[in-house]
Formats: sequence, structure tokens, C-alpha cells
Amino acid sequence: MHLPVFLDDQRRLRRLLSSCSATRTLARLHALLIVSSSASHQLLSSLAAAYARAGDLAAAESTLTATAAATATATTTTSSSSSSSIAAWNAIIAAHSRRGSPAAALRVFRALPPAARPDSTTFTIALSACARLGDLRGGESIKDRAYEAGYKDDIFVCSSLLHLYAKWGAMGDAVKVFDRMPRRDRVTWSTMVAGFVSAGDPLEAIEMYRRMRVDGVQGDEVVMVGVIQACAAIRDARMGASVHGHLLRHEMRMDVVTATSLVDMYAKNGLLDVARCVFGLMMHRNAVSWSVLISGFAQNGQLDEALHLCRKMQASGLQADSGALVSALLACSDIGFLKLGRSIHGFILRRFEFNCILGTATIDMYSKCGSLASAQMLFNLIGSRDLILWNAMIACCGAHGQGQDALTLFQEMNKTGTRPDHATFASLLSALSHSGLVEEGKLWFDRMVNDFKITPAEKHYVCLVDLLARSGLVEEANDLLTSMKAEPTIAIWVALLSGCLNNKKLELGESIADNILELQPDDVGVLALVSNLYAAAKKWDRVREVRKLMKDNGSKKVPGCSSIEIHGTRHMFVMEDQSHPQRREIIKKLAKLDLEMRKMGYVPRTEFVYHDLEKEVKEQQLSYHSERLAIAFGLLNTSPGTRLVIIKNLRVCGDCHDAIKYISKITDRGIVVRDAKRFHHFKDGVCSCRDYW
DNA sequence: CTAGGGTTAG
Repeated sequence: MHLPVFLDDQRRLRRLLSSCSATRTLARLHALLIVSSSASHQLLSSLAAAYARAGDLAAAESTLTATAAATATATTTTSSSSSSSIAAWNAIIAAHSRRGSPAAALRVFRALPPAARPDSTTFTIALSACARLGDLRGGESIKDRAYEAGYKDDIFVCSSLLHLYAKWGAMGDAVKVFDRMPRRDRVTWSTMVAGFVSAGDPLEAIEMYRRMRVDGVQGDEVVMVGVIQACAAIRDARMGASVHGHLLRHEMRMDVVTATSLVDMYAKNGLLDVARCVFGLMMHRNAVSWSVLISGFAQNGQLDEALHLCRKMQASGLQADSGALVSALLACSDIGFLKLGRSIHGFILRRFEFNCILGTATIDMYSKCGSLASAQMLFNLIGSRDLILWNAMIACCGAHGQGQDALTLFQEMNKTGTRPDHATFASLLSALSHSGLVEEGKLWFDRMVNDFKITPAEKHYVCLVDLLARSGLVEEANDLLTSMKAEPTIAIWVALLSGCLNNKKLELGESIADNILELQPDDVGVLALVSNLYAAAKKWDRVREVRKLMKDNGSKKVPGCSSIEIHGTRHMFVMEDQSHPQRREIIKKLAKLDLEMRKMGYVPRTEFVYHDLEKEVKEQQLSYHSERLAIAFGLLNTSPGTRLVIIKNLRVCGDCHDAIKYISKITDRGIVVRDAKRFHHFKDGVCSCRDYW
């Protein structure tokens, strides 16, 4: 057999192998080596490494396994031959990990033949595979092996160990390792910075950065991304901007990730113009960059702009990814834009698998746009449900007044083995409260504390106090407050106070109102409630006092504003707006309804009109509240039986609450009103959320 | 052949 001359030249051959990236060529060389019996251990290892680089991991592995078997039978094993084979194994393990299958990487690692002694690289890759998988226990045993093998001070091994701990919430362990490291480079420091950020401790992250500088280590853009995130988290735009300046002065790489984190930081601080500007200067943008900007606008209430950016993102040729879609859905839910939300749902169905995040966002959108049925349908279609998805669906039932359904869901969830958390109970208790299921509410509050060992937080107390106070058990609610370990907060007092107002317990109410004022609330809604209670108790001087507070607080009066979506278009109604084209018809419709309502026993609750006016004028003012205009408009422009969904910027006043119940009964329509704080669902004259203010 | 970085859901 005629063989190429170079088969004898080991050095040339190895160079050839390392430059070859085509699997077919490698296979030919492999065959030649075997046929010519010139396959040395070293050559086969280089060949395996070349297979791994070329992406044929199976070939790489079988080559090495065969080599290892041959070595085991050989009489002599030199240390140099095993060290060259570990390099090939490392190439295989690293390729698995890079390729996105860390589990396969670990499988190969665990099955390493005894002749291949893992080195620093092997342990480093294996630990980072554990970090990807979240396998803390596996990482622990790899760490032990690495330490035994003498890599206790190896900066690569320690950094990947730090990352494993930091990523999975074991910051305590990370700090321990970090403290005893003899040498730390910027990767080590950046791991700690990022770790504290994701552990929700941005101040400690910034402190780490400071210590790094004191240590004389120069940061790079990766470290700075962590610091920028920390600035975003503590809402410190000034510090964020100075980091931005630092990046520019030191000519650090402004890559997509760095720029995106800056956009996010500015957006989270409400500096949307700056965010948009940084975004505009980016050389490359990807789906995440767009998502960050979009959700920035959405979260700052600039919903139209958020939706506009979604369209621009599409137009720029970028596939909207799940992050962008979540932001868009969020914008839809905030303004109750059901039609657009539905079309995004359709888009997801065509292009995506429903994962938990998308599913939760879509369900939440349907919930906030008033479509319980769509939310339920989608929920039933999603196979794998995580905690947050369950929580969203339970909250959705509660918001729509289906307390019993929420409870059923909760029990179903328990059967699947998903453990409820504090948010689950908050949703459940609020659902029970809004449906007036008092006994169940008390029962599950107890079980939360005793069986599930969840320490009740403020929101849980708010729900329970709300539940009791709504159903007239104001004294029992009051007793609950005295049994609390911590001092009741404003929110808790408010729940109790609104119960007092509804149940005409004015004496207790007055003392609670006094308590609230001592805590110096600056929320207009809270002050309005306090003032309403004083008004009900006819304490006019205190009413004036609170009104003055409201003015002094700079809480300028925002006009009430409601919107309703009809045939896919949103229509806005402002209280004092005279310009609507159908204004006359709307007023006529309201007058007609008013007559019928009064026949059924409706009495205008003029105590909700702030100004000192004649009774008739007050009554008229009430009937011009924006939500009523929107409802009348909806009645005029939809066919009988269609549900009306109204979104309002402020709270629905108690009088409108009453009125809507009657209107729902008279017209036999389901009416959903969502205001700044909560959801009200009216059907058959029953309202799921009986707040009277 | 090796370690660190961005968003989004209740």
C-alpha cells in the first residue's frame, strides 16, 4: 500500500490535524492512520480534538474511548500520553457545553477513563456546566474532586465555582470562596458584582466594584454591566450616568449587551429620552435591546409609544421575540386594548410555542382586559404550568369575582405538587375576599401560617382585614390588628377604614382616620377616603383640614378619564369634555337610565361630590363621571348582551359603583370596570369588588 | 481546551 510520506512525520501530522475542520477529511486521515498502524496515542488524541472542534462529538468520543482501552492494555503508560488525551476530552466536554447541552458535558466528564486525569480546564468546564444546569449538588462534588487534585487556588476553577454559587442564590458560599482566593482578576470581581445584583443586593454589588478598584483591578465592560444593573435597581440615574461616562472615557467596548443595559437603566429611571437616544446610537440592536426600550415606555405609562415601537421593531425586520411580546402584552393590559392583545396572541400561536412566561403574560392580558373566558381557555391549553402561571390564573379568577373557582384552582395546583408561595396566598385571599367567602378566607389564612409556614406579609393582612371589614365584621378586623406583631401600615388601616365607611361604623372609623393622618399619607386616594369618612360623620372642619392637605400635597386634580374599546377602537371620555360627537345621545341615555335606576331604589350618593354645591347640581355632576359616559357610549354602540369593559385612570367612586350595578341589571349586561387600583366586575347586579369609594 | 455581562410574567 502506497502511503503519503508525511504519515511518518508526527509533528507535521498533528499540525495538519489541528488545521482541519472538515469531518470527512478527518475520517479519511483516521482511516489512513489505522491502516498504516502509525496511530500513536498522541496522534489519536489530536485527531479526537479535531473531531470535537469540527463538531463530530460522537466520533471524537469513540476515538478517545478506543485509545483509552488500548492504553489500559499496554504495559507502560507515560504521563505525557494521558495529559495529551485530557486536552482532547476537554475539547469534547467544552463543545457539549457550548452547544447548549451541559448535561451531555457532565455525562462525558463523569465517564472519563481513569487514564485521563482531569486538569484545571476540565474542572472549570464541568463547574460551568453545573452552573448552566443549576446543579448545585453536582457542583459541590466536582469542587471536592478539584480541591483534592490540587486546584484549590486555581483562579479559573474558583471563578467558575463562584459563578455557580452566585447564579443559584448561594451568595454566602460564594463569599466564602472569594475571601480565601489568593488572587482575583476582573472576572472574579465581575462574578461577584453580578452575583449580588441578581441576589437583589445592588448596594453590595456597588461595594464590590469599589473594593475592586481599591484592589487596583481595572474593570471592563462586563463588570460595568453589573454596576449599571445595580444603578437601575436602586433607581440612581446620576450614578448610572457617571458609569456611562466612565465607559466612554476609558473607551470600553460598547457592545449590544453593554448598551442595552444602559438603555434599561435610563428607562427604569424614567429618563426615556436618554434611553431612546442611547438606543438610537447603537450600532447593532437585537430583540433584547428593543424589548428593553419597549418595556421602558410601557412601564412609564407611555403605552401608545410602546406599541408604536413594537411596530417599528417588526418593520426593522427583527422577529419579535418572547421578551418583546411580553412587553407589548403588558402595554395592552395597561390600557385594556383587547383587540391588539388578541392579535398578539394570534401571532404567538402562529410563530411560537407557549412557554410559561408568554402564557402568563397573555393570561394576564386577558384578565386585565376583562376576558376571563379567553384566559381560562388558554390556561387549559398550556400543558406545563409553573408557580407563576398558576398564580396568574388564580389572580384572574379573583379579579373577575370567581372566588370559588380560584379556590378550586388552588386545590388543583396543590395536587400537582407545585408549592404555593406568598403571592399565591395573596391572590387566593383577595379572591375569597372579593367574593365574600369569609369562612374560607379565615381558614386559608390560618393554613397559610400554620401548614405552609408562610409568615403573613402586609398584603396578606390587607386581604384578611378587607375580607372581614367588608362583611361587616369590623370589630373582628380591628382585633386582628391588635394581635399583629408589627405596627399596622397605612394600607391595612385603609382596608379597615373602608369597611367602617361601608358599614356605617363611624365612631371606630373616626379613630382609624385619625391614626391614618398621623402616618402622614400622601396618596390622594387615601386622603379622599379619610375625608369621605369625616364627611359621613359630619365632621366638616376635619373634612376641610384633609382637603387642604390634599391640595398642599401638590396632588393637583387629575381629571377622571375612562376608555372603552368598541369594535377594536378605543374611545376616551374625560369628565368635563363637551366635545364628543355623540354627547347629546349619551346624556339622553344617561337621563333615561337615571329614571329607571331611581325606580329600582337608586339614591345618588352626593357625599362623593367634593364641592359645596346644590343637591341637584351635585347629582348632575355624578351622572357625568367619565365611566358613566363611557358606559352609555358602549350601550349605544354595541348589540344587546355584549359585555362592556371600561378602563379608568382613577378609582371608581362609590356612587358610580352603585349606579353601575343598577345599569348592569337594567340592561342585562356584564360590565367590567378597571380602575387605577383594582378590578370591578358587575353582572346580575352583583359586584365582585365592593369598595365604596 | 478553561471562568464573568442585557429584557420579559404573578
